Amino acid sequence: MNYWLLKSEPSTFSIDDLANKPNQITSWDGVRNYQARNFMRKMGVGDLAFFYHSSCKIPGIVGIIKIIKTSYPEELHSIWDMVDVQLIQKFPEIITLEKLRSIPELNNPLNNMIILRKGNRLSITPVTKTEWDKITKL
DNA sequence: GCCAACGTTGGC
DNA sequence: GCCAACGTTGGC
Repeated sequence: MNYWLLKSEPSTFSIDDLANKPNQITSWDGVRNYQARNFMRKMGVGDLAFFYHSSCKIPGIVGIIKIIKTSYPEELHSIWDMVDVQLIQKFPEIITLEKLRSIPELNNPLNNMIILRKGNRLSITPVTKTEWDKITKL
């Protein structure tokens, strides 16, 4: 059982778009970064992930999704993969990036959350159980 | 819209 | 295999 964080630009695909899908399921495609793809390949059915809105007015975590199908090619012979995810919960309010930055446990200089690191651009990152528990309690 | 940070490309 | 140039990301 592993935890992840998946970024999406809400202008492209938001948590509300997911909520409106049949069974609240979607294929998470469009990842064009090898490191992110390799993380995707490590996902297992039942893994949980934060849904993160990036490049928008208020960036932050907006809900929780579950991996329901492990990675498979976007098309026949494609080098890029996708996974299928299902909405578990949309948070009543966004956990903003600003809020995340204000939590000391997530900003330990020796072991801070990847999403909070300077220059981070990865669209898929692992989340530790400690980070997960801390954030879900907010 | 700016720009720092980073990944990718491609000539050599 | 190096590295400059370029493109993209994403917070601000």
